[in-house]
Amino acid sequence: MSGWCGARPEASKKQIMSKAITSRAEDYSQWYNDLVLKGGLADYSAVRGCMVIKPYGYALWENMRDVLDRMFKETGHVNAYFPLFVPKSLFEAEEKNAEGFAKECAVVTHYRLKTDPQNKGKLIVDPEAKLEEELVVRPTSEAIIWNTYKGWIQSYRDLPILVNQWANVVRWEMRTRLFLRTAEFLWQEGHTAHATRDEAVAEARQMLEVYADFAENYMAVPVIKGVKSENERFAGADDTYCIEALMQDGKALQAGTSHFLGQNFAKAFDVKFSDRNNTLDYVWATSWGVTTRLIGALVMVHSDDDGLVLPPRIAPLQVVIVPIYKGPEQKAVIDTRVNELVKLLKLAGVRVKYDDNDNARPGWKFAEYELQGVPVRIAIGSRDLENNVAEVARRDTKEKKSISLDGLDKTIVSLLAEIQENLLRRATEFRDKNITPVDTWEEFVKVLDEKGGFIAAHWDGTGETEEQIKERTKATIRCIPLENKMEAGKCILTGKPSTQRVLFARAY
RNA sequence: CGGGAGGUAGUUCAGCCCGGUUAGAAUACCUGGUUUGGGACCAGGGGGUCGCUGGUUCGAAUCCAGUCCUCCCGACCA
Repeated sequence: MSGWCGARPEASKKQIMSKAITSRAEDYSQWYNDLVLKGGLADYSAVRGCMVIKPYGYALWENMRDVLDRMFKETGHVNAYFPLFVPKSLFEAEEKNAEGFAKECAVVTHYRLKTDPQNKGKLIVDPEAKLEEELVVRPTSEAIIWNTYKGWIQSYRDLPILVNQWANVVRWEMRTRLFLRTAEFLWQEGHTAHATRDEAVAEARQMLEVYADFAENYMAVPVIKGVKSENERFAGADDTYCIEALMQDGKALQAGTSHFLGQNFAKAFDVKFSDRNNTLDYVWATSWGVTTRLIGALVMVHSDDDGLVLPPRIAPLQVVIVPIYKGPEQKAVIDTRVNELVKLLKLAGVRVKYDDNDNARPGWKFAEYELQGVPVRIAIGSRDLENNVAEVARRDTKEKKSISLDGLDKTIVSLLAEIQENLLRRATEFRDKNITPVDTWEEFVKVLDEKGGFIAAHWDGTGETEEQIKERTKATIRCIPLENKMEAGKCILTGKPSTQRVLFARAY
């Protein structure tokens, strides 16, 4: 158990959290980077735009992955794995999809290196080893998967296919940002095939619900479910559903997407099936995914200037116990008492660590675990034992209380639940305070610049207007909320009639 | 690809404008001791091709040219 938390003994607190949360972009970036780097989640990689996920960060991802994986299986999906390399001819089959991703593809052109005759000890790409057909490193897997599905589907009896894969993908973005936009990232991508349009739409909507459920009930990140405007739609989709979250600096973040792909990929890869009446039709498709970006969202929604704040349900470590003692005799007494507590907590399914490392002093440990966002800290000293209590500190409010050792395991379990709830409540209040309805262009610009957050405004429904608003203000339509209230209004830019408000924001 | 900032000890940085002892600080690391309820203290110690290449100079971390890399902002995007 020791070591996996990625403690960094070299970092002093001042060195770490020099910047406070602020809406000023550069400071907020610094704050975010500090949290991710010093909180022990990730490092910058030697490879441009890629990240190294440290053990602590990976444990967090694993927890998120486990929960999601269970949810996918509960909704009837199975896992599979498809190749990393996509032959260019397959990749280009679905035109819109190919076009959309073309600008950011890493491409394998050769299969061999050789020693450089001009430069001893160095290697060059062997020009003799050029591939006949280039291989695209998958930016997403629709192409290779639909090429495979073609061989799997003949009859309605073969449908639906409900497959998910956990994988890495590569998108050569111009500008990268740890977790939020890295050249390589980890994700899951679900790819389903259906006999009817309705069934596929229902699948896409269902998975959106799964994502929203996960975001809110596990990550404690409130999200708005919606559908993307045509401009923001996934390349190759007929409809893109999304969940949108709000960060503490007032910028929005797309936290997950679920696409109704219509018959676009089936047509591109010629995937037809015979229905009950023996008529041939193209298969209906969906795809849906969430990525390691969720970790970035988690950081930016909950954390504070003392470090990460992780919701208990996915925190790699939920409880840390720090002994306070003078000499081995006191330590031995504390050990006995703590070991009982640890056993009970583990029985209750709590991820707990007893940090009795004698090399670090209590104060150092307190600060370190706060930096890592561990939801609950228990300190037990001889003084406490005399009174049959322990000092329990919660990360979300920084509140400290002496609590009886009798039944402490049960107290902790309910405290964890309370912290989980509190984080969601806090984030939801913040989010709701930052959804501002506006009716005029002047107001729109003002709110965007001074307050940020989501702006609920009328829009005439055209791509041109959306484009213009984006050019002038950098704000995009994050989504048209599902179950939106219909109301007549006028587009904030053009004054043309509109039937509902949509959510604008500046976004990551 | 455009704009900005930067690359000096494991880390964060000072020194550079105005060239000149053995290149500094904090922190981290090692040894010994005292400590342990919020990032301990004392004493001692180790650690650097100052991003790289070239130039100017008696002398370059410092000036000049080139080059590579990183971060931030913008365009692109999950």
